[in-house]
Amino acid sequence: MDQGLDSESVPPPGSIDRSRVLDVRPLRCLAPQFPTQPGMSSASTPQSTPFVCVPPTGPFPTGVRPFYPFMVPNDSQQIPFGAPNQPSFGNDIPAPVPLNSFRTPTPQANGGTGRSKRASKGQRLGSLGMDDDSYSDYQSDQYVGEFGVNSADLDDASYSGKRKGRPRKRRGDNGDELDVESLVNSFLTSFKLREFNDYRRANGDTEAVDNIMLAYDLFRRRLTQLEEAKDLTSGVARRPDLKAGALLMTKGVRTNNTKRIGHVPGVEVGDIFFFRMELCIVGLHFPSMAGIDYIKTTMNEETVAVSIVSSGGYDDEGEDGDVLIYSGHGGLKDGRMSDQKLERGNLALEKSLHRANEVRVIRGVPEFPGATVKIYVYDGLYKVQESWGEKNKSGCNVFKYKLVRVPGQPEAFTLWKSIRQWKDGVARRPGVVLPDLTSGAETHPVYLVNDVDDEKGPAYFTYVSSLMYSKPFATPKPSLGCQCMGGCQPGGTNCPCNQKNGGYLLYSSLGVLLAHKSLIHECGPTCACPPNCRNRVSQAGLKVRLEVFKTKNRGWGLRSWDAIRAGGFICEYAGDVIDASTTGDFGNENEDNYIFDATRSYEPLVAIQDEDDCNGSRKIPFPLVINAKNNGNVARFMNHSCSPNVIWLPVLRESDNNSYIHIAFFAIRHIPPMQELTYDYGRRVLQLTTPITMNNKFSWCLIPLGKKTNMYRYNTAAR
DNA sequence: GATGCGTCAAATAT
DNA sequence: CATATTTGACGCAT
Repeated sequence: MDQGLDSESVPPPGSIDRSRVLDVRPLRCLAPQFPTQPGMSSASTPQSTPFVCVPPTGPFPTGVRPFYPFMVPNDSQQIPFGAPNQPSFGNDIPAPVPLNSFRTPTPQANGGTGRSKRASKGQRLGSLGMDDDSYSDYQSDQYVGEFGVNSADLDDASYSGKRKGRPRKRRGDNGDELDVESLVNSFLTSFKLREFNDYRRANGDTEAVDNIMLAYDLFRRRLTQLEEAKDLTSGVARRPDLKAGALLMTKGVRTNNTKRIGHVPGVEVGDIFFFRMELCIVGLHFPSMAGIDYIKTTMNEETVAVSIVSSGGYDDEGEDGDVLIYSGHGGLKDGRMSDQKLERGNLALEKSLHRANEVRVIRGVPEFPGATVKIYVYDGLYKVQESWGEKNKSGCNVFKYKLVRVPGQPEAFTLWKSIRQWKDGVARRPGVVLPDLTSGAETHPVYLVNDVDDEKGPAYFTYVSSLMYSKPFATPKPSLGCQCMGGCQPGGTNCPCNQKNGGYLLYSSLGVLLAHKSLIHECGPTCACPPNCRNRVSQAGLKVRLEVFKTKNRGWGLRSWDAIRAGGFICEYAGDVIDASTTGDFGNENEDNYIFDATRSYEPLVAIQDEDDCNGSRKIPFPLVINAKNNGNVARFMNHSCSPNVIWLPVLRESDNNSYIHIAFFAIRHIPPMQELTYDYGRRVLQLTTPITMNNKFSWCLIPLGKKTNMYRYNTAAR
């Protein structure tokens, strides 16, 4: 397991600075292991792409594209989004233009802007009677910029021109507006979102979609946090979801902003969304409220539907998961029913029936039974097969459309239905080896599942739900706990725990991490607050139903039956705390497989830069090493990924003169059910930018040091 | 025809 | 639970 990577996978000699190459050990095969969703094709997984290891701050060998997913590089080296090293875009990226010049499409001959027209799987045109060229022209040319300016030079007024004529109603203070305005500006700057160029705004890819989603979510959570703190008493129902979306849209932070028929690049079947605004900013479904989105065909001014959201507002239904009976919209006014009219979306769906074009379907499902919160699941492409009119209960005409799912797409909504049945006990989860791996140690049972081979389970270990300390961890700055008898509150500025977290409560009411810090201070034994305090998220046990499952090619892995919101807490890393100073190299490799070493170089994901975070103290060494070989929890099964959906953060729990440090895992994006949970084991490697997939899905990559991986070797089951 | 402005419908999240 | 909320289409005026 220790033969060098150098001989076979390193790019041409001389192209990298060997002195900067870190210790890289190969995985079983040199290709990274990417998690694949069940049923998803893994065809885009790179097979044998060479890797080179580079420090995060460079220098970067030729052909290597550095990319900071919302992370500010340590040095001052500026790497604008899409500028120097982007092979697929070249150097002729059109300059951005203000949003209001996007209003009306101006189809015209392509003047040879030199942009590559990448074929998109979303452009299914035949059924519309347009040929590819005319459609491409329509798509690209309406965004040809008139100004040769960089977006960074545009002041905000240029982007918010639309607002000038009709200033938004806002009750109360103007200071509020200014705060948010400067907040969004600093946010955009530190996240380099001002460089989000026009091409990417019009044509998304996985990276763009991921980034936009992350930006939206972090910004929304930050707004939530600030509003909560500011406005503790009034409790006025604000809408941070709408506000965050509106602000980002105004600033041009969006992608796929051209409506299209078919798939939207960068959005996969099965992807989940928690807010309608999210559908909007990634280009999946534009209207912020309406359920039917449609476009006008250039040929003859007809409209066709491009996407629908089925939210259950009307009584939509379907015979099975691949059929949807969708009600037309309208006919509802001030609580009064009237006949629906064949106009707008209804008309568009009717036309889509005749033209048989693909319609994206987004299913709104309640987060749990009876929940008011809906999760929007992208269920892929459907075609309208039938339409008819019906009288509803009030005796008014309602349009009905029968949509049938285009075959051959990955499972999405049907998977939700299956999971629902497993939970309800209506159906049995196939392949269950053990109904509860934890023997009751957690709040929810954790299934052990193998539907791949005969292996009966991982090597024996004792399930523990937290850390086993032999001695407390001494902090340099001992501090006292809080006195928040009723639990820490968002606006509690006197709360010492809040103060340590930068003045805010770090968790939302749902237990979602609101900002990313290098270190989370949670309440601990010496705090007066109750165990259900909002600032004790990592102590409250599992929030989601997890299962440990046998992967196809890397041992056991971890995934969730529940959807997990970005920022949601998953679990901590439990095990025996071992003394890093005495163990040296942590014993043999067998042990290493379950070692979590927090002392390794670690670059946290930094959201909005707080004062305490930008003073260069981001790299805090954490002298914590955990061995989960003998004692451990679900976290020991989490595999590494180069495009992880989970990160770990150190959590300090206050106690008298000592503090206990724990490792907590949080989702960094919305994670659909049954998608493997993975995090970055902590070694930074940049992948050479050989274009592998059309949407350049894996443009950077991290692979582990070789320690603490549970992916490659398994003893036969001892039970 | 192109542009600008006001009105309207849609359904949600708190 | 009531309701403030946003986007884009549409219609009309210039």
